[in-house]
Amino acid sequence: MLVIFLKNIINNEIRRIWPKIDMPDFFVERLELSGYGDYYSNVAFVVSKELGSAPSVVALDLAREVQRYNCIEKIEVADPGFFNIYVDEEILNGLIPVVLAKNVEYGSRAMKGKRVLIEFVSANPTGPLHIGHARSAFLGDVLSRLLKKVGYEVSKEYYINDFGNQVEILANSIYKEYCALHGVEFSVDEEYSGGYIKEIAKEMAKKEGSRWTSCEYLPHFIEVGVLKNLDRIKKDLRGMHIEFDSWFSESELYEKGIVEEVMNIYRSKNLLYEANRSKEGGEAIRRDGSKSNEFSFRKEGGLFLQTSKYGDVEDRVVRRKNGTSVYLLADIAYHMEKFKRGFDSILNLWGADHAGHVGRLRAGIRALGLDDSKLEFILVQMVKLMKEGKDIKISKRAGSIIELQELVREIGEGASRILFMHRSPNSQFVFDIEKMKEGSVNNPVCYFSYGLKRMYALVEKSSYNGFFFNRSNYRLLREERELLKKVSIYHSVLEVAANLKEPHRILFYCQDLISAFHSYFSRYRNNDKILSADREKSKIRVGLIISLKIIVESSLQVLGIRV
RNA sequence: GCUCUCAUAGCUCAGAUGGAUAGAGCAUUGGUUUCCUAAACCAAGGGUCAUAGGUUCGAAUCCUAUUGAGAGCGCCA
Repeated sequence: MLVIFLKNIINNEIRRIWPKIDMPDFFVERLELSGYGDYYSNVAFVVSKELGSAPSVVALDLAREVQRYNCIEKIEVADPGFFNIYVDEEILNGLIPVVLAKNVEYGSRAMKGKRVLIEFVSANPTGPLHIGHARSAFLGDVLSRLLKKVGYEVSKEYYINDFGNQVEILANSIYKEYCALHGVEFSVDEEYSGGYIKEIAKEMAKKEGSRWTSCEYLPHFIEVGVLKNLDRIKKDLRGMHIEFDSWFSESELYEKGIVEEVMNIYRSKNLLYEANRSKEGGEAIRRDGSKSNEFSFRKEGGLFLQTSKYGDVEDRVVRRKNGTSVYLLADIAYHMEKFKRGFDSILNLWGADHAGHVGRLRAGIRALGLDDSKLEFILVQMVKLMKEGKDIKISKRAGSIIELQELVREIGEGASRILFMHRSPNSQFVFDIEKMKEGSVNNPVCYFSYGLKRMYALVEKSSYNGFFFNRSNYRLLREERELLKKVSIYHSVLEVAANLKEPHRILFYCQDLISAFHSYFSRYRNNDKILSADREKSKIRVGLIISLKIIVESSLQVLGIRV
């Protein structure tokens, strides 16, 4: 807020002094205790490029004018053109009543009238959520909260892959166990193993007897298997306070004819051709272990879409020779459906292992004549699991998964959120299970809640009556100035985090704020008490502490952390 | 072979838009509590920002090359 205010002042003066230049894109940011002032701007560097004169000259010219504002104590210009702003104390004090008035709504922006669809998790309904899904789950949830906070209308969606090979493997895996329970042998090529498969089989055997051992079982087992896993996923998510607005089923895309609609559009645009191999693909060099080599026997030719015309590296098959559709086609249909619903922005949180899929989906969307700039992908890097220094592989087939719910139960939801929100989405993540357990002893949530507890204690002890006035002769302490400066950048922190889709910035900010408070508290608790008989002093200080409390609570709300 | 992501303290990680002395937590060492209670604070040590060039007033950040790590290069979803 204050930062924006300062920016506006500088903007005004630039327009007055150099009316002819284009409004430059500069920033104002808070400075740590450094002897260089309260805020710093790069404005002189940017403007000097525009004017062709030296930054220090520009800075001095600008400083002379900006200095005249009451809220500016002084401007210092340092070589080669740093523009250092010292603000008047009144302006910092003035933040307190604003924060108090807005309470936890502080930092929220008015609705922008923009609708965002965010799709995340979307784990296949072939097993429970595991640690590999955690990052996408928490990131998506927090991002939704953040986008809402800064004024977007947000819809959260989960895409259910309830069609095709994977769910057939699921059904067969359950069926195998089901048959075994009735003493019938049934063998499968690929299967999922794990307790949950046996449980579903057991339940079906109990409820439905042996009637499926000798008839067409597949559709029924797919249906039940998907349903059971989905129930479980929904329950786990709810347990972590992650709620979705909609659940979109892949098989409905077929049932409702949306896939066919896409095919018709392509057909009418003459973008399809029958072939054994992609025209552009040629003989791509693949590494030996490439799955493309491994599965080359499955390439039998079919109907290709000319995605290479729309930015993809090669054309892609969309319908196999046997007439069945490929996953990509359904995904294009799904995204066309998203576009139809009229969102201004369509966000997809995908695992980095789907990175290769982005280009062809984009191409497919462009081929439909849709504006793919509305489509944004956030690729979440994989989590590398370690235990006692050794790698662990997550595999549903081998049944070696660590359930997400297990983690949350073990260390708590708040700590889990912090764990996954404590790094930027595109950093690789080494997750050591032993260390995680150590971490639970030293739980960062405690740091937050203890900070809040101290704030509450102070407020309760004071005779704060909900009434605040900022006229006062009290001079802020250095620490109090710094705290208020931190308060002043809350809006920018939210804005940057939202723009870059990097909510971890809020966590770091919040942690920094609390740490500064703890430091302040410890320093003055014994001598020169924070609360004293000096009513004016106490009043300002209580106001400051309530402001901090509000910002911490607001940040935690965005992060979905309950303390 | 090609594409994407990444490499910062002993460990786990922050450092958007190039800015002043590169930060935090954990770990290590030492210190601090007559309740606004220490789940905290203070202090110290710890760095060739992977390497080598380049761009410029100025680079952890941008460009090029090299090395190393992860992911992808399926008519699986």
